[in-house]
Amino acid sequence: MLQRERTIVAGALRSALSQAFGLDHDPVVEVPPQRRLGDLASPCALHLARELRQAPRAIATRLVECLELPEGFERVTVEGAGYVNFHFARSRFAATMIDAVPVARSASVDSRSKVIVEHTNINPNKAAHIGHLRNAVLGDVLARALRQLGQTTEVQNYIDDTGVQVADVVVGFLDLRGCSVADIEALPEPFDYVCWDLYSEVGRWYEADPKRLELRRRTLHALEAGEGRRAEAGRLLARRIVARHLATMARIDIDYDLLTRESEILRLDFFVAAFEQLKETGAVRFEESGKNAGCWVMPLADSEEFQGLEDPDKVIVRSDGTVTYVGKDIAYQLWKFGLLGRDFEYARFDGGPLWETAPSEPEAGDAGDERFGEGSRVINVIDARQAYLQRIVRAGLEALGHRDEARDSIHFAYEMVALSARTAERLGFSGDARLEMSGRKGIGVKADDLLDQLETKSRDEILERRGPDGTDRDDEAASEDIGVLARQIAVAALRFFMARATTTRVIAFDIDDATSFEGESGPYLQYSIVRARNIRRRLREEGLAQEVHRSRVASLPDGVWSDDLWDLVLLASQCQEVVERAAATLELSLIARHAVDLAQKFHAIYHRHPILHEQDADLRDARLAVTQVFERSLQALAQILGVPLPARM
RNA sequence: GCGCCCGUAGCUCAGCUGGAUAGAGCGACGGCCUCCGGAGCCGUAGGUCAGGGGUUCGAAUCCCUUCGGGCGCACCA
Repeated sequence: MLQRERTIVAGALRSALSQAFGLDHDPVVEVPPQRRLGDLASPCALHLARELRQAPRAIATRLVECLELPEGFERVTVEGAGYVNFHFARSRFAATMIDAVPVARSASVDSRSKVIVEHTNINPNKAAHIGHLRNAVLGDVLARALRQLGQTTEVQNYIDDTGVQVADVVVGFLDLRGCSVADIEALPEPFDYVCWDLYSEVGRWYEADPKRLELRRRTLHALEAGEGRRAEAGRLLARRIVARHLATMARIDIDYDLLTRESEILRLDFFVAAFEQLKETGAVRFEESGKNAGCWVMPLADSEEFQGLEDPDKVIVRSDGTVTYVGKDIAYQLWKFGLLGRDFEYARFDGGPLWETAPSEPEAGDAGDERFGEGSRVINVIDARQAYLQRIVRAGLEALGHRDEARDSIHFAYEMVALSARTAERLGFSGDARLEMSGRKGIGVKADDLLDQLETKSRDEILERRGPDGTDRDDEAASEDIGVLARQIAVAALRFFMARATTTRVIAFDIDDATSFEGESGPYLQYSIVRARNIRRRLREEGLAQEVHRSRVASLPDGVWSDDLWDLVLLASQCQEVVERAAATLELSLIARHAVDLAQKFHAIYHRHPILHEQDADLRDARLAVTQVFERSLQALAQILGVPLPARM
């Protein structure tokens, strides 16, 4: 909403600048820190003071004289050091907010293009931990934001089912424990927890006798070839673990459009196609000698961003003929853009709505009209430690002459999640400093454990508020399923915790902090909405109108909008630009922060300005209007954040 | 050695393309439920924005530098 007004103000200022000083200047328009100062402001007089050799306030005053007050504004003032501040005609602007869609299709979105978001990508060999949750929440919130902005978006979850990590657990089952494939199949849930322990056990087993690493190598080959008992065990393992990961993510309302499997990339020779292209364009060369003798390498020395590397060449094909991860990833990235000239075959995963890449089977059903890949922009949500590899993938596209696609290959990098000293110590790990999680060492907090803990705590809090028998003040609330509500609160707490952190910062995961339901938290957002809804319910019960109409708001005297009420209206009008900026800069914490700002303002207003007991009809309707605007705005942001909003708490 | 990220209140962190008095949450202390639900609100205390230079009318923000901390720089993913 506010973007339009910003443009209008900028236009008015520009023509005033032209008229008063004969300048062609593009003025900055911002929101002043306090509402009494105004609603939109420009520091352009400060910027131009040097050029015009005049005092900023004098410039500002002159500007205001020449300024034609734009429609919808009540006055313009000069404030502070020389700011030109615009004040809305409040009732009029508030009325436009009543029916406004808080976050609508963005003008900058091309409806024909598709963005591919890849996230989660957990190695299918053990349970998901909280680090994976950060990845999945960021990816999911990004996808939701893009879709809210009208962008066609496809979410892919890459399954590395032929890598070392899977191989290690296969070795654990077959060699360390002497299991058969049938034994693995018969293991009870939680299968991913079993593998969690086994994986770290295998690590120690290798260390005890390094000759055992030969088993890993042999298993890796079997996985890549897709044949034999080891491959069969690997397929079963990956399939069971993926099912568990999907179940974990479903608990926090995260889903996908497509699972892409590395085994299919190998089976369909995607790399062979990519390799042909790389050789043709000279992007890779064969090393006859040196430390990389016998390998195909991609030279990076010419590229600006790879200066200063010890070894300016990246191995793509090893001397034994196998392909490195980067090689496979370049092929996969080409496919995402529709540049490979090959496609997967598709089937439903476990007969559900989710698609996976798979050998087509007669009964499995093919994708029909479903078309995957062929994105115009690809956003890979991968932690910051892999920045180097992501840059090489991009350089690969560049070397193949796909400049646009290289530019549109975006690495959404975020920092890792470590354990806080306090939490690490409580879990029995040595914790003198922040502790990095490690699947190999078995250090970490499992995602499902954290979710269980959050749900238990939610349930306790609900029961505490409702009394020991779980009944509320009335029958409707008593019949509510406390389990459902507890889950909603847990989801809100977790998702908000992950979404509010700036991506460039390492999260020091603290269990107390993460399970807090007070202050800046998901439940705090939920509670604010519950309060807004309660007001309207109470109005209904009292036989009063629970909504105020736009035309009524427009006719209110401007004096009813005290600065604190007005602040919330103005904040609500910024939802669209906040979400657009978040999506453009991949700084999704902006959305979470904005949601908290809104909720904080509303909670404060709630205590200061009663609605039900207000006798003055104008005041009551203004407050009701603010409540409506708040509700709509926070609902829109909560939808993007994936924070569910319960009817009661 | 080269590159990226971080250093703001006791703790965890915001601070938008340089701008108005550096803000939240947690913790501490003190208040507020005969009044729309206290998962809330109001107030108090707490800051050499790591240090030092520079650019500017103006720097937490931009540049240089020093010091701390984290992460990368594989024929592993």
